[in-house]
Amino acid sequence: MGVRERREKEREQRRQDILTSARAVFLKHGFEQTSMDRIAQAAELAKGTLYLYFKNREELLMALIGDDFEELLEMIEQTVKRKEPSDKKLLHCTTAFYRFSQDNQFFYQLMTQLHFKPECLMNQPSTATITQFQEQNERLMALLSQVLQEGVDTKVFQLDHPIHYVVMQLTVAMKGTMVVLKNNMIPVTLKRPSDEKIIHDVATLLIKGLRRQQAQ
Amino acid sequence: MGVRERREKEREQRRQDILTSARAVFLKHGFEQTSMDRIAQAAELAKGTLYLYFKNREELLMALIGDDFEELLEMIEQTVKRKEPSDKKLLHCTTAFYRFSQDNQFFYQLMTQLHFKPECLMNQPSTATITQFQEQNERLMALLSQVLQEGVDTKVFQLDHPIHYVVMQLTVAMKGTMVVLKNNMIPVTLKRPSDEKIIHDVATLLIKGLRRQQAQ
DNA sequence: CACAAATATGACCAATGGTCATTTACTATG
DNA sequence: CATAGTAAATGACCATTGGTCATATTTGTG
Repeated sequence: MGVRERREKEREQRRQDILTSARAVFLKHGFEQTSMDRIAQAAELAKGTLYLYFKNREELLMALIGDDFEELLEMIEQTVKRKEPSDKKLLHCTTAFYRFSQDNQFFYQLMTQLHFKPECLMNQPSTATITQFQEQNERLMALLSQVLQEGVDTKVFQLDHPIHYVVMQLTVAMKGTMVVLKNNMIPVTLKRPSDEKIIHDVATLLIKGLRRQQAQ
Repeated sequence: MGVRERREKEREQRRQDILTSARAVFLKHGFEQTSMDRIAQAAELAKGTLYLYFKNREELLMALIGDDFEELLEMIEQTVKRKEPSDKKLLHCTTAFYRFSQDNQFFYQLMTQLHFKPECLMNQPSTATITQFQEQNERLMALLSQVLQEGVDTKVFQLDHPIHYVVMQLTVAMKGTMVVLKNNMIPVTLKRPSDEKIIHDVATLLIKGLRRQQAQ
């Protein structure tokens, strides 16, 4: 059945084409101005067609993130491999994440805009896209866990909770920090330092909290 | 000119009535389901009328938050007044904030949904609502600054940055944490502890980072 | 009463995410 | 080649949204 096979390939190709077009639209017009219709237009397809390849907008966005997430993971992997004190390593992971987000603005925006509604994670039989995203997320968590474990082993860190829980704490706090800054969710009258500096300092503060305290 | 005066009062009254109605709608139908039209309906007014009292949806939401924010501020003031070590005080402020948000769900939701677009803070001559909100925010920051200052004075904390900057760090991180948790912006496959516990622990971690380290 | 100013109205607009009956392109079979 | 059947694409259509504005109503004043 060479036909079925070819069909599948073509289908996958179309999917990729749509993603490519979507990416271009995002880069050109920003998150706010990117409607499904616009994406369809850019892909030279009808809007309805998009829904043959993606369940809804959210899934399209998620799929769009996939490749970038992969790239990010590789960067973090590099960072983790380096020979450095664990606390520095952790900080570097954070800044790597931020830098990457800066360089890939639409990734950043999507990342901070995606909301995982219960339906998205529970109800459905979990599409490939969602599965992929979750897997990538788990890999990220695993990498961070590794750094923390090293830190504990080398007596740099002393954790009050299981490693996985601490990873979650860090992730939530850092991602939250980014979201708040990026979306101006705090009214700052006075001018503030760059987002990068703030994020760096918040990460430093958190990491300081992980550090082994000298016996008093 | 008793007329002008009365007119103003009536106008203010209408505004309040609208807010009351809006609040009811929010409580009954949740954030997602509360459109301007619905609010208008609840207030027994036409949609257009709302725009005579509020510049746009955002301002209405902000105004809605005002009273609650006031209440929260009083709670935090109480907390700050207590005689306690500064670190505990700070932690209590955080949990107070979270608890309050829980008890006033729509406040919470609005709080975490409001985005301060540049136009909102810069362009306009800053409506009374925005001013109020900013003032309240500054009071909150001032209270936290006070706690930090106490902590520094009593040698509980040792800050690496100016107090105001640290306050911002804490605020951004904690608010971010709440936003991420509330909006499920992190895909958690495994079940996690309650949001309250996570928030408590993140706060603890941050505060630990502020604590004076024993000279090694 | 007549005029003017403040208020209120709701039809209307442009966008948006999403649907679905219909059409089009392609392929296996007689 | 013709025909039936299937997969893919379409775009008109829908409901909903925030927001506008010409028109109508109410109110106060001379």
